[in-house]
Amino acid sequence: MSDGVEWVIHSCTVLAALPDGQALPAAKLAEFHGVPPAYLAKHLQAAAAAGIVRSEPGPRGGYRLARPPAQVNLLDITLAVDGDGTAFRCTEIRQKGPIGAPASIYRRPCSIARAMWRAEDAWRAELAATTIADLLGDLLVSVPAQVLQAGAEWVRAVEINRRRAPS
Amino acid sequence: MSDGVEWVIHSCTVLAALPDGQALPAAKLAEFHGVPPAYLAKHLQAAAAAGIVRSEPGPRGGYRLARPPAQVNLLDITLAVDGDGTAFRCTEIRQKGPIGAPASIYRRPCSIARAMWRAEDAWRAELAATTIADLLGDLLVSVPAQVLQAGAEWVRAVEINRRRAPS
DNA sequence: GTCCCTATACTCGGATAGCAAGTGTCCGAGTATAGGCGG
DNA sequence: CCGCCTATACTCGGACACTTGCTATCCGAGTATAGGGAC
Repeated sequence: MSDGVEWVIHSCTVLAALPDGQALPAAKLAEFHGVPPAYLAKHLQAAAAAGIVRSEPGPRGGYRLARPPAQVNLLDITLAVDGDGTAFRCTEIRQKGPIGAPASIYRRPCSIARAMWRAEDAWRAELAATTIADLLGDLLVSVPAQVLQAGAEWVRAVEINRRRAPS
Repeated sequence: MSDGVEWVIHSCTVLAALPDGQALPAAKLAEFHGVPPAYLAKHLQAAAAAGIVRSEPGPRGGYRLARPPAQVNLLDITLAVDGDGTAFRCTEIRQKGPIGAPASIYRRPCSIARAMWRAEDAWRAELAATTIADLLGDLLVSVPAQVLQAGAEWVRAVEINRRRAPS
């Protein structure tokens, strides 16, 4: 699994905690998390293409959540960043080899593929059960108040600098 | 996920269907499935190291299941072939950046990692619920009798050739 | 004083190199067998 | 005829290239703003 998944989830959590109407550029999100700016931007583009975040160009622009935090779950983000293909790919080797039978013989996917996909469905269901709102709620009670306040202050400072004249 | 996972699962199913006491070389398993022999051998080695299959050298040697089919599940095979590491790797980015707090502040893994790992646990549980014996049972009712018989005949022919004098 | 225009700086978006892990392959070490030889 | 020995061929096991996809980066297109000038 790509590291970008973790970064985008963290970024979405930060975006959900922003004051209403505020956007945050990819560069600032990268600075906040201590990750490569250009690479995080690439993954945020994927999230934007999937309709998870909304991007706005120009000064005062940046990224913001496209939907309420309770409407964005971890499955959406994971599929957007890592691709929506299944991890297990059935290559239909039952059709190959000396006694391989043509596809017309079989009415259903082979038992192996069905079992693997069933496991992936369980994984997806568990991911879909957790939303950004849930994560934000957990953070508010598990992270020390001092750290939360420092984060809020940092966001405030970013916004103030953005409002300042470019001179 | 590596293609080798699919190959080894198929191979284990074939090994489970073998007459009692018979072993099958990696080259024959590869021929049966129409996959690269040397590469399948590499993955079978991993399965052998994990105690899923047992290898025997020399003529009349080959691979056989190390345990009864009901005692081998898909999770065992997947972890053996693809590695037992988690797909999601938490890089602890909450400790990085301008307001990153040291690890001593936090008493538990971050909510994001916990959610991702919970999903992986669900995936593992579902995989562990399916055994090679289950797959074999499914095959016996879903695969046409003619194909099953052709497969059994092919295995018989391999064994006969192995008993023949090397001349 | 008010409105408009222009220059600016900042933002995202896609196109471009670098690298690591998976993919695929090969040859050498070890062993049970088959045949030949001696008793 | 029986038992032992040797040569053989077959097996796995680990070490060696190659390719695809992920990692990381940069520069160009587009836009809201800020300031200056004209009315």
